[in-house]
Amino acid sequence: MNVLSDGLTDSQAEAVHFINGPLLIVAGPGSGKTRVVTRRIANLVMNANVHPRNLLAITFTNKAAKEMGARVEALLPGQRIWVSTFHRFCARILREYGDVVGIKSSFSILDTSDQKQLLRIVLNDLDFDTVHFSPEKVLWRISDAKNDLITPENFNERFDEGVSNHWDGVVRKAYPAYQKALLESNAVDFDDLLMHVALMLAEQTELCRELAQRYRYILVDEYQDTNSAQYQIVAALAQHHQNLCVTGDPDQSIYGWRGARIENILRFERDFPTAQTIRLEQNFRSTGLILRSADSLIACNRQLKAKKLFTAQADGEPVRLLIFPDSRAEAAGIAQEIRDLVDTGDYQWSDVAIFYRVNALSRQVETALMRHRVPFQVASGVAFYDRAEIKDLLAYLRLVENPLDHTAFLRIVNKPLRGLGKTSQNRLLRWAQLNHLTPLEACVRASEVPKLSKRAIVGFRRFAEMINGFSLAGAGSVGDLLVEIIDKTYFVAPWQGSPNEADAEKVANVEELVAAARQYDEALGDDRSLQGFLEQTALISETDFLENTSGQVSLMSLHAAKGLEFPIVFVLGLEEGLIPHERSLQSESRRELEEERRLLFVGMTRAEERLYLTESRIRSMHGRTVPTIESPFIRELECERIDVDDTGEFAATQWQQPVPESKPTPGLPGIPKLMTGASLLNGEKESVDIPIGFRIGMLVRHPRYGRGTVTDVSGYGGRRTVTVHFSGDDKKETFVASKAPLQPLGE
DNA sequence: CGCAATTACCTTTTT
DNA sequence: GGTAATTGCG
Repeated sequence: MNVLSDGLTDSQAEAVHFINGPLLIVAGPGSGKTRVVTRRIANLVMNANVHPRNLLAITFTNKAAKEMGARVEALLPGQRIWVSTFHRFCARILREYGDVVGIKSSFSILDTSDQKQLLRIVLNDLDFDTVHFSPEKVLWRISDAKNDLITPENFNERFDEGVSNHWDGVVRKAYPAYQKALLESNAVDFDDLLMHVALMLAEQTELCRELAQRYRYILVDEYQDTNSAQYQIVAALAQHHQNLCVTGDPDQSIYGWRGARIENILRFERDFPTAQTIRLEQNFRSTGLILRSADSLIACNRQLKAKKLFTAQADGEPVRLLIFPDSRAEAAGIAQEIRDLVDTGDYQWSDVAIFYRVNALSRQVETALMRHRVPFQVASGVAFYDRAEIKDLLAYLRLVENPLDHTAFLRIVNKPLRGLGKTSQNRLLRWAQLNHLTPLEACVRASEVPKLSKRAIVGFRRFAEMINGFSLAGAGSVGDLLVEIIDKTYFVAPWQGSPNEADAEKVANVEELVAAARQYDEALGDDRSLQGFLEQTALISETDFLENTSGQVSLMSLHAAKGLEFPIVFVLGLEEGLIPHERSLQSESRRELEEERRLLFVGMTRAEERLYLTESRIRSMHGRTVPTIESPFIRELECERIDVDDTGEFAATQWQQPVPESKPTPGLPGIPKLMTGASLLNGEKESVDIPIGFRIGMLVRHPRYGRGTVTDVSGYGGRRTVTVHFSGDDKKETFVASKAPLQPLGE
């Protein structure tokens, strides 16, 4: 053996020295997976003579990619190993071979708000009212289809065969039109990056073979989170050489809502019959009690790939469940506890992390931390690249790079204000479409556009001249180009010297973007390109900004927490409706509830030494304060229950043993009992004027009559009545809201 | 015809 | 408590 095996367990060492053929590494939390993977890469290069350029390592997040890249480089100084995310990898392939599927290498990557904007136009063109069919929901369905590699044509076929539903009717028309609009703009959305590449590899066998030649050893991390498109990409490449190593943990699959297929990891051995499986079950991260508690929780899921977690570490501190009277006390209590822990001198700020299910929950904690003078960083909120002024500037760059980009054009043609309003824009674009011109070409010839005002003609012309005058070659670097754009458009002028704090922030953001561009210029040197910078900004996520060196407490969503570890972890809001999220309760399947359980499992197993779960007796959601119900997951784990009173003192503590295999949801299967109109009202004693959540058009469910739509609502409080039309047997029934077991289903 | 303030809407998780 | 479409005004 050699230095690569130092300090490894037998199974870890086995994985490190595995070379050819398919390999599945089932790695529990804290089992040293990254260490194994990086050493395996080093082993391939050092001992198996694999050239680094023949290696392809894929992770899910940029952060993971960066981390893995850095650790590989530490083992292989001077060697360049390309660790990339799926999306980045696909972007690169598309730049190179996109013409095969009709995409030019200068393509733009649209973010979610651009997608919405584009789809809104498409829906309007199709005469769908965007009130009833919101772009978000349509987009969500399109995204689902793309993740499953269902093309617009396939979608149509399915629609013809299957039972029709009015949403699919809309999507059936909108999807092809949206896709056409994307191609006309020479743009792709996030899902397209994957779908185009997957289809390309399936159709172009020669190209697939060529790429498989280049990427002779493939490694995919977090395999349990791959969706169908990602699966197809990997499978297509690996079929040629079978040198595929995947790592993952079915218990940490938390992206089902994004189309991830947990089955992909479960069926690996069937897909690759010669596959070897190595399990990493020893946990080196958490103390005994933390691991035991997390394990008893996850044991309540129906598991297919059983995995035993164990640790050699001492039991340590118990998992603590802190119960607060309200969410303010919860936030303050967390802040105080962090202060106390740090004051003992055993910990520093950066040892602490706070996780929550929804980003909206961070706000109260942030205020409490500020009040207690606890330094912190948040991996969420308004993402930097989501800010309007940043997007606008990036749209300028996009339009320079890709003149076909309609979305970018629309975004900036009148920003800063040039007196080019909607009507003028529509006239111009309509004419451009008729004459098969790009928006910019149409601007140049604005005088030919019918009915345009003199002012508009001049405005469009000036705009086109300005944009056409911009180029990376002319400016020299991305940073310089950005500065040129800012100067020529007087971009920050409206905010400069304003006493308004928000305005000052905008100016600061612009400066930060310039700094980011300069940094990019520096890093890439002569390899810098506009598309390179744009790609980086499009595919970056907020988690990537987390600094692990600085002395700050980290706040993030449970999803963002995956792959990280902290000595001290707080998970807040252990309440029904939050963890598990109410959305997972509404669906009848157990699948989503299990995913919620895995999410909590992921959060808990981030903790090394101390783990706190918190809940609040009351919480205000959507502007209304309601009593909470403890998360059903709580009784599935072992913890010390601590009631905290108003003064922040620990009032009562009691030890709690897990109740094995609790029912998925109390009451009727799949129906959260306390969500019925009756109990909503009854639970809320006295206050009769609380508007109950029934609205016309709302979908509801009645245990006897089934699903229906609310057609009428009248009366208030205890006398509020709801009329429901049941589609099943085409009947109308009127109920007293406070008595009927009606369950709202949404809309 | 274009702009700015007001209203109505929604609100999971992320590449 | 935030954003986007809609309305009213210049």
